[in-house]
Amino acid sequence: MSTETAEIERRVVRFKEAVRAAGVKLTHQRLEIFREVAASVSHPDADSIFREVQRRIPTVSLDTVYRTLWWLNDLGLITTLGPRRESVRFDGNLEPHHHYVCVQCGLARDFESVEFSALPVPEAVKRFGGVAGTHVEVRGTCESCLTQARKPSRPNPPSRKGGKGARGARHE
Amino acid sequence: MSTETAEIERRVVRFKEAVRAAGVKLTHQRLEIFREVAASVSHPDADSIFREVQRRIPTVSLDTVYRTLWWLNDLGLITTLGPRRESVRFDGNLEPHHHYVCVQCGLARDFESVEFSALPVPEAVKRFGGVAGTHVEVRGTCESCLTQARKPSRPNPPSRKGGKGARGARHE
DNA sequence: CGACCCAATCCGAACGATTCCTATCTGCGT
DNA sequence: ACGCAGATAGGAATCGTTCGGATTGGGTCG
Repeated sequence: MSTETAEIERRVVRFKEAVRAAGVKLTHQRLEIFREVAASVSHPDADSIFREVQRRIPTVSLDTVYRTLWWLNDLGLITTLGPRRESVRFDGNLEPHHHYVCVQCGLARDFESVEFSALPVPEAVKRFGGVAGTHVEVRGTCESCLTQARKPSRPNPPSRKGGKGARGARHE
Repeated sequence: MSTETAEIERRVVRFKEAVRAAGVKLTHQRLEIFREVAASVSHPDADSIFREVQRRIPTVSLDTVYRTLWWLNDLGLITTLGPRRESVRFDGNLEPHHHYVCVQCGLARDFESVEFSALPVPEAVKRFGGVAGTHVEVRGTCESCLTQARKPSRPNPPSRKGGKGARGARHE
């Protein structure tokens, strides 16, 4: 299943403009990778995109797909479903509740809200299948990260993985 | 930061009852692992739990932590933050929208809802930090999986990883 | 109370997803 | 057309997670 052609082209145009505006190179692989995401309605993972793009550019590397996807994400041209992957996290709170998640460091906190929990699911959604529950995720930047961002030089280590030193504060 | 002692004990009691009711073994490591999750408010990952439990049971293996966490999850005594992890998935739709996600196969679909998008964030949440946006995830079992579950013998392959054969339908 | 059985544990190896390293290539400004 | 900063390919390395096999220990029955 895919997005309508007109919408795809609209997205591609916006993409080209953004690339030009950002003053970065427009390569064949970047365009094809973007087109693949823009055309899909299924929220594919990197490997699915890789295999599709590979049909048109047999030599693309999986690494390029990953690099390009995150690059597109940073440019604000696509987003991810859920946060940047880290490890699975567990929750001992069985009461109905929702989450606040810091997009910088990954901190997560519960909160309750009768309004949120009582949300009526739109009719259109029921056509997709059965509904078991609704979960609201509020995204933002936590106090700690905001403070960090203000005072020293750099914004804050995005709690990703790699960095050799800077083992600092994992999401507490 | 941790949950109040009274609440923790309440959870531990419920845990022990559930274990007895399920007729499975109650081991030292299972209790400690559960206690760790129940006591934490930070939604820790498996490794954090492992390191904490290790301070009390030096020989626990990471494997046991994982096995026990999923077991607790299956028993309904804890939950996970977000769905069972697979790979990161990308989204080319930049309009404000929400998601329907099938808990069986991982299928994901967009939907729009002015009500959902206009949700006022509770005051209490703002104390955690800045708010960038609100995203609603409706979970359920999609039509396809419901159909599968009805007709043949088995329910449906949970699209996890392992299985050698059954390469069947990835989330389309 | 002790033996037994099967499930649970341990631990190292295997795996899948993602990222890193680096030699090579290419878009694009001049 | 030329050159170079930045991009790519591809294989090796990493990280989180799971598997396989041997061992241990709950819980039950005698």
